[in-house]
Amino acid sequence: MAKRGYHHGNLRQALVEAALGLIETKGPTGFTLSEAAKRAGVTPAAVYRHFEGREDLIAEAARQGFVMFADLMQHAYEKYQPSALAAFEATGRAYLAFARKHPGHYIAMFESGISVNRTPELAEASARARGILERAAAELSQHIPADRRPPASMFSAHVMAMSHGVVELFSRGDPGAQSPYAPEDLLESGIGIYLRGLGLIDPD
Amino acid sequence: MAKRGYHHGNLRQALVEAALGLIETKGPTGFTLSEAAKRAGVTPAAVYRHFEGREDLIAEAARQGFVMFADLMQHAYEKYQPSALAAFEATGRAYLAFARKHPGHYIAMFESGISVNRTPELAEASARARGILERAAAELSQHIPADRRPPASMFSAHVMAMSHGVVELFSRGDPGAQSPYAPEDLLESGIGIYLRGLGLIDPD
DNA sequence: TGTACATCAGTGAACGCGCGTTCACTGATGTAC
DNA sequence: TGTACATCAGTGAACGCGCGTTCACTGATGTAC
Repeated sequence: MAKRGYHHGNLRQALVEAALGLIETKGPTGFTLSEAAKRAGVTPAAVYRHFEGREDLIAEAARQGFVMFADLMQHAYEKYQPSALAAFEATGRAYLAFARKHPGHYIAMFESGISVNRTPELAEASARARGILERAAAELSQHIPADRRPPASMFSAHVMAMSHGVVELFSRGDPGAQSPYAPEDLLESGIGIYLRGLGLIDPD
Repeated sequence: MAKRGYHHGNLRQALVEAALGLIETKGPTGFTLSEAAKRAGVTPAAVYRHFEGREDLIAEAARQGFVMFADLMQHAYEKYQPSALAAFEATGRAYLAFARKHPGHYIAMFESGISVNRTPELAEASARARGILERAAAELSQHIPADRRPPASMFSAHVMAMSHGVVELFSRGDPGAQSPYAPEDLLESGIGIYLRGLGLIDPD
């Protein structure tokens, strides 16, 4: 995988990683194709051998993010089966862990402004990630009496919203805008209260 | 307020409004000082009579946003007093209404990447907005038995997170990433379930 | 009311910059014989 | 094993562009007398 002289070896992936590094440190705006190329030790023009242009490069970074994201949530979900509740909570924790561990990917996915429908591959990866959360929610909602059970997609939308909100408002750089709580605690307690509201956790 | 020949009359505010329009239609990245100037019918250099530069202009747009935001929430809050519950819920609805009605301001406030501590005025406006939500939360939390009462700031952080998440994920352009629910319904039901989890609403 | 003058909000030209993208090219790689 | 050759990943120069910012200036406004 090392560069071997004139030909790079794996420039495509090197460019994606350079882009992720830039996005992570400088925000979605700070990323430029030219600087990503420079970081990969290559002329800007070389990028066009592997991507259609700047946007296409970001889209690939986002796609890889969604793939990892889905894998991570899936893994967390399976690990805590067959307890629907434990599996669901693990999936939620995996969400935040991903955002924390892979901020470049997370930003490319949710803050770069690229549409999830930009390419079929990106759309598919994103749909898969969403599907996993929705499945976990659907399974868990079986434990709610049918007459007061909200649709699983609404259920999972609530959880996604709170997770994303915690990431954006409390897990990001901007100091001073922070709360005194660790994002993990904030999310865990928030989801806990929410699940209690659904009657899925005892009011201890 | 109309432009009267050589001198503009109220260029400062015209620039803020031009900036907001640009941010709204083109996203935080799409905004440029030069185009805002052009929209206001003025040379880019004229901007420097009123702002230190590009960032300073965005900061002022954000500041005005926080002021409106705080006013709106305060008004909603007062209107539904003395019922702590109704006042709190109204405040939450005001959050979403603001994001919907003033997307340019919202983006300048939360997505433009400027730090809330960039200027004292901005920090103050932001703190005031946050304070109102926190006060509503504190008041409402009086109705929770002391031994299971979460800190009011955690409480309000949860609500802010869910509100912001709903705005970002479900109330924005990107079609295909949308859920089948109206953002308003999503937020209202989500907060409802959350409040039930706190024992503030009867499990009807 | 009329005039002289200070103020200062705007102009317009210029700057250096880095951007994304294109193009004809070059030279390393790997394959066919 | 050695040579001829096709492939194609990279180069490097060039482009036009719009950006944010600066500067000396100009001319409209409003005030003092």
